Order: sequence, then C-alpha cells, then structure tokens
Amino acid sequence: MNSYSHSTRLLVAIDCIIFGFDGEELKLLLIKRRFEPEKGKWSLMGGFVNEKEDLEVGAERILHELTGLHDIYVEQLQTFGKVNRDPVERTLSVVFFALINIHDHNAESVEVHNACWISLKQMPALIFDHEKMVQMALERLRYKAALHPIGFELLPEQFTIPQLQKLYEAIYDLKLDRRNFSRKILSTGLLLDTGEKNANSATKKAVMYRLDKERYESKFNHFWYFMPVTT
Amino acid sequence: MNSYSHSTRLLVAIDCIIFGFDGEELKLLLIKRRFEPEKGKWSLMGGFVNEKEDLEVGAERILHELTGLHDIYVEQLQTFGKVNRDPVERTLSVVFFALINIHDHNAESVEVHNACWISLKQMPALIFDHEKMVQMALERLRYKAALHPIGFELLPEQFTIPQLQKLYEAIYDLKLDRRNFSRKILSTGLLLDTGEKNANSATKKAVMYRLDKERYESKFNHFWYFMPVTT
DNA sequence: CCAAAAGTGTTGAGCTTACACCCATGT
DNA sequence: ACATGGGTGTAAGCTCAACACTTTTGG
Repeated sequence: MNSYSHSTRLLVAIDCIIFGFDGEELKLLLIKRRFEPEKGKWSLMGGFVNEKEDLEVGAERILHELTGLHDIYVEQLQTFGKVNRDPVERTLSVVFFALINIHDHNAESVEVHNACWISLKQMPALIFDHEKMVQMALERLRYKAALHPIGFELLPEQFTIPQLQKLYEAIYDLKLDRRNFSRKILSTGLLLDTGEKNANSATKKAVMYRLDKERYESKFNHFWYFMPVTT
Repeated sequence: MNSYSHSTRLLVAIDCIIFGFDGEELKLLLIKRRFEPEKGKWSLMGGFVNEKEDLEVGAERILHELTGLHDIYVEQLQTFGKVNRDPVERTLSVVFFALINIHDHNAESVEVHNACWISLKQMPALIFDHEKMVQMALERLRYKAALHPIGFELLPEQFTIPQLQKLYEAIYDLKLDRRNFSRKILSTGLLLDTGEKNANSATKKAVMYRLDKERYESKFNHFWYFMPVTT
C-alpha cells in the first residue's frame, strides 16, 4: 500500500534557539557553521531529522549534543518553510526553543561546536532566516513569561527574588519596582524558602528560594500576571 | 553543491482546523476521507505540500479548495511528527487553524468534499492524531481569544454585542454577565456603531457594530482581558 | 400590558501602584 | 559609620464583578 508515492518528499531540519541568563543579560547559544553554504557564519544549532526519530526527540538530541544536558525546557515554536530559505535545496525547519541555566552546559561540547553565548543585544547577523526565528522566539518568550512561570527555567535550582527580578527586567528590557515584584512573585505560592542565604551579595544576603515543583506542575497553565499591565 | 544529499527526505502534509460559529455553538468543518487508509472516516481537511509552495500558501490553497474563501484568518499551530502517526509512510503534518464566518463558505465545494460542520461537543472520532490537533487548536483559540481580538473573525462583517458574547460563551463554555461584557468590549475602542439594528431579534433590536480595522491592526498585539480572571 | 432581550448606572471589594521606612552586611 | 542592597508596610486610586433599573419591541 503506497498511496502517497507520487508526492514530493522534503528535507526537514530542526533548529534550536537556546536562551540563557548570566545574571545581567539574556543570551543565546550560537554556533559558527562548519560547512557550506555560509560556512563560518553565525547560526542556530541544528540538524536534520532522522528517519525514525520523533521531532521532539530530535530536538533533544541536538540540544544534548551541544550542551550535554537532558530534561530541559523545550517548546516547539513554529515550522519555517519558505521555498528558498535554504539555497542548496528546499528544507523545512521545525524550530524549537529551549531555556537552560547558563552555567549548566558542558564547556567541552560547546567548544567542540564552536559555540558561544552571545548577548541578544549584540546579536550578529545569522544565516538564512535564523534571525526571524530568534525574533519570533523572543516574542514567544516574552508572551509566555508574562503569563506562565517559565522564568525559573533560566535560573539555577536555588535563586533569590532579586535575581528573578533581574531576569524579568532583561526579558522585557525594563525596570520593575523591587517591592511590588517581590510581593507578586511570592503571592503565587510557587516559591519555597530554602532557609539558605545568597553568599555572593556584597551587602545584605538575600533569601534563596526554590520552585515548589508540585504547585508548579499543577498551576502551570493558570494565568498569572507577572508583568505590569500596559495597555 | 549538494551537501545534504545523504539526509532523509520526508513526506510533509498540511492539515487545517476550520472553526465556525453558528450563533450557538462552536463548530468544525470536517471531511469524510475519500481514500485509503481510513477511507470513510472523519478527518481534518488536508493535503500534501507542493514542491514549490510555501507552507502558508499551501494552507491557503487547501482552505480555498474546501471553502472557496480567500483572505481568512489562518495561524500556524504546530507541526506533528511522531514516527508512526501515519501507517502508510512517515508523514509530517504542519497544522494550521482557521477562523471563518460559518455562512461564508461555498456550499458546493463543501459538498464535493463530503464536508460537514460538526459541533465541537459532538465531535466524532478522527483519523490518526487529528483529535490531538483539534484539542491543541481549541486550547490555542481559548488562549488567544482571551487576550487578543480574534473572536470577530468568526462573525459576519456586522454583528451585535450579544452575538459576540454568545461566541465567547461558546468558546469558553461558560456564562458571562451581559453588562460587564458589553462594557469591556466597548472600552477597547475596537467597535464602530453602524447605526443599523439587528432585524432578527424578536424583542428589542440590538445595535450592529463592525470592527474598526485600523485600530484592530495597530492594537492587535496589545494584551486585552476579555475573560474574567479566574486564578 | 406583559414578557423578553438590550442598554445604562452604581457601588463595594480587592488588587496594583507608588511610595517610606527598617534591616543586614562589608568596608 | 555609612553605603548598598534586601525586606516589609501602607494608603490612594483604579478596575472589575455583582447587582438594579430603564428601554424597546412583539404579541
């Protein structure tokens, strides 16, 4: 039974936008492309879909290859399919974006792949339509982080509220009121006080929190309002 | 230059979820599949991507083929790519969802395709993973319609506020307060009073409004809060 | 004149914002 | 002691939800 035989088959790639946060700025993990076309240019990490591999599995494979990490936050963004987006041959790209703790990656594999963490604000030109992909991913991140508690994915296991605030300020490129932010976050009931205090701080040490995983899972799809409403 | 030659090519389909609203219920335009496998079963409208055709163009082609319509609201949902989702051969499906005025379709082409408007609440079993697609599309519609003014896409050019309210009640499967709803909608400044009144109503005739296209375009991506906040 | 649906007004509760003040720490 | 950053409290203003009342129309 081969009823589809006359239809065209297409090359299908997976590209991954990897967000990280260094405490000050939102960053992307980008690579220098190692093959033609556009060899040497900046690009998203990607690869082709294997014949017997689900898309999500492919994305995880690619992410693991570059970062050494498993079980990270990954979400399918959208599929890019303009006919001429790749000059060699028509290639669909199923784009995923991932949020990781920037200190958690495997330095070796990052080096092997010629990869670098680059601040979003200083992003170089990227190959093909990768800039559009990043643009869309940033929009999605902003959209989603305003309503759902995904910011935590970019921070270490334990973090302080001021750290979280800096993250939100980086995502939305604005300043927030310290007192109101703290109240808003704590009122979600998603944070657990670990009892420990931040050692880094030069002044008063902030309380370290961690996610209440159970509440996080069960309440993830409720709407929160982390950002000030600016109509 | 053929650097990708050793990679696998895949069949790529486009499937479309078509929402409509009859004044009471949210409906889907579904078809009875005309070929094997699963011939005779209910299915989403779909087709294969042509070799020289952008994905969005393909979606529009497929939507036009079934409804006779152009320039309708279409949004890419997500790509489904489980290895075994199609028993004949591995096939990716790029899924789009569309919102149309249910009275605007071409009855002939609908008939030719064996298609039917079916209430979401009485949805039959669908082939492959099409039910998951519908589920996800409904979630996306609910999500988006709570924050952006897309409901209008499901109504005629001119409509009354009570009609719009019924639509929202159908989307979210709940009852809303007439007075608060009306105020909330009017306060967006997106509606223009046409001066005309609804003829259908058996009692007091409601004012007919139409979208202020300019404000709609420019304010589309602002956040609204059409739905009551229920944390 | 009555029923049913549409339109307008009002009020109180609760949330958000904007601010002031106090505490802890290293130099 | 003081500068810096973290934590808590509070009052004013605004928004939203919950309600009552009036208007229009057909029968």
